[in-house]
Amino acid sequence: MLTERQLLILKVTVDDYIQSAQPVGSNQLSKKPGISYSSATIRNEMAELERMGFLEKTHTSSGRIPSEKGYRYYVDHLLTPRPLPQQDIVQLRSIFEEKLTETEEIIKRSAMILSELTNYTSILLGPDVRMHIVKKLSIVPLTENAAVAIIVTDSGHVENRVFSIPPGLNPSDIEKMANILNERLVGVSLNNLHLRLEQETLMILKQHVEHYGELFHTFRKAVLLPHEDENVFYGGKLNILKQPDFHDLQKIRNLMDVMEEAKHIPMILPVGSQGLHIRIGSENTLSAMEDCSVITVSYDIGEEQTGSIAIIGPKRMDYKRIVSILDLLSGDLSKELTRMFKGT
Amino acid sequence: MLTERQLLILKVTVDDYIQSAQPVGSNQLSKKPGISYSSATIRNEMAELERMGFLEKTHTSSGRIPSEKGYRYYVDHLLTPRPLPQQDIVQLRSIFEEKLTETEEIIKRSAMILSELTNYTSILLGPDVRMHIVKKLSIVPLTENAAVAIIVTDSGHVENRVFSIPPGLNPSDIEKMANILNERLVGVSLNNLHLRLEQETLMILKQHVEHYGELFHTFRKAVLLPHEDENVFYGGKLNILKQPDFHDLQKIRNLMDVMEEAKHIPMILPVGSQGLHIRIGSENTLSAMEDCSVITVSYDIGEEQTGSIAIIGPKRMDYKRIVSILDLLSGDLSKELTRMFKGT
DNA sequence: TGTTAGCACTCTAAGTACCCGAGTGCTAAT
DNA sequence: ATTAGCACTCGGGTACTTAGAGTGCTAACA
Repeated sequence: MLTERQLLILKVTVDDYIQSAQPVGSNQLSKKPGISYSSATIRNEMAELERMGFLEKTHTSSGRIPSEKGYRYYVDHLLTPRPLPQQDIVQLRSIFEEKLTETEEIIKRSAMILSELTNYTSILLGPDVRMHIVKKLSIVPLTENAAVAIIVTDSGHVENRVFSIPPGLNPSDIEKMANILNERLVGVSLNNLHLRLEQETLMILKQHVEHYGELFHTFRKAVLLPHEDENVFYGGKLNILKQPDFHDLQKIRNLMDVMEEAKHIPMILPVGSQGLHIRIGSENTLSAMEDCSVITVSYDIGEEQTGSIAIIGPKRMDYKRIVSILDLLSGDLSKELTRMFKGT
Repeated sequence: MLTERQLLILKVTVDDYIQSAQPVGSNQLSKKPGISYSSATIRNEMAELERMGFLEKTHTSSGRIPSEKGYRYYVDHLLTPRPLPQQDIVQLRSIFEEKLTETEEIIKRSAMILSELTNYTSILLGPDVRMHIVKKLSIVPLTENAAVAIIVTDSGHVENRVFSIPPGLNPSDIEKMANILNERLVGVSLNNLHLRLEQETLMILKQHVEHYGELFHTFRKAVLLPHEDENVFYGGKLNILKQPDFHDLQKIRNLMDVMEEAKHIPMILPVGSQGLHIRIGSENTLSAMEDCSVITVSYDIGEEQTGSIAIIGPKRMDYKRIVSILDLLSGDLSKELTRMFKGT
């Protein structure tokens, strides 16, 4: 159990280190406003805090820096979110100023503003496209042997894919197929599309369309594989280079690599979870991120769909500020996107 | 005028420096196969080459490195492109192995392979969308007051934009509008779209559609502003971090910043020009790139459309290799994309 | 008994001195 | 014209010193 004084010292130490990036010494601390103990007392307490694992030294006679456990305790118990300065609020709200008509545009813009505001890297995940519902489906022939399939969803998202047409196919067959697909697939979520395709739709096609076999096959292939990375938006990818915490080029490379690699995204942004989460250093599953902290938060669109936001910075991240910013933004985004989506 | 021996020494010096990234000394050079002069002779020649501005020293008693003028001369007169190793050819050709159906996919893949092959950063510009010709145009209503406009071009490219509908509009009006737009705009290039829209199409709309005013306005706005950065593809953005030439974090940041900023793209990739170009160091207009060399090449799709490829590396770039690679790729890309586009 | 002043000790960072080796320019011999 | 030889230069590594900030511990103090 920590005493009041220890709590105070831990908090001030972490705050100071977050701000200065320099190990904090007892002398330095004792001079801070709000601290009325001598450096000797603080030395004793810091030694104790180190014994308990909350602080660390970079070398035997250096000042202290927070350990991961220290950050964790700070984040869990000592974080008093202060209200955001008006200027930050204005900047955040500017996302919605120019009336953007597309979810994607708004998310892109959010990523940008977030990175500007925080000086860290932001990753935003749009709502899961697979939950979207087919509004319209069309097939536009391009040449003798290629056509483009277009799927419009209720959110205004448009998926399109070029696929090849078996040679010598009757153009009217394509039209017939498009009609049947529309009849059968409008109202279905992208998620369930392939199921529906294979079940009822195939049967009906068989009855009405010649050469349905090959046509169906290439179409199905085209529609099924999703553009998976299309839904991830970055802001301030280069902000890592601004952080004094990162100087090792090798590590920076690894980190940036990991962040861009689509396959790692689920590790960074836990897709299912609600609310705000903080992962500190080695709490991150990816070893390239062991020197980073990640704050994630989810937002809602309508009742069912959710997206998520992540801010990636050094462990010595300004947790207070970022939490406030993300709280505000996730609320605003939810409100705005839901409104847009519902079409009011 | 340079003597034979000076040419030889310049060439070997540049080659060696490109390979080793270390200043080249006279002793070192004299031991190279193909060099039969003593180090003293070479010293004299190098001093002469320095006086003429082809070589530089990093400090008074160091070996020589090529100056920009040196690289320029090397590139203009001493570049003997050697045939690519079989392995590289195989890797390049692998771009077309899996039958991708979309131009965009092929270009993306090219960017990736290029960066892997060269260890530099690649930027590929797709064919100018504005030259594409409208194949089909549709409007899909989403809610009471929003619809998505979709334009399919002859190349299979799909542009889509959500736009708002004035409240209380008759849905049949939208359909009418879509029909009229289709009648009038199919066959027009995206380039000329706004002209056509404003000239004839507006008149006809006026005659047939109620509330054409607001509807037309928002639609026009939506269709006109292009997604400009949509057509640029990167490979190996992080490869800069691999180059020993770049260690200054500040410079790296500047450079990466410039490369990603869409507005700088025209400065890097000269859109109009045909064939292969090399820009060395300060020959680049952007000051952030004064330590880089850029090799660009254009490729063709059909008879009219062109795209371009850029490889960005240190001035100490492996010009020989890159030129060979780009020569091969631009040819292949032209062939393949033209084939696809013509639909054979 | 909790707090603090004092002190010896430790370690980093910065500065200085030093040498080694690779390289140069120049001169004189071939 | 070429080259061997030599004095000189300079960067980079190693070793040593010093200043300053910080620590732990002990003993005095309220």
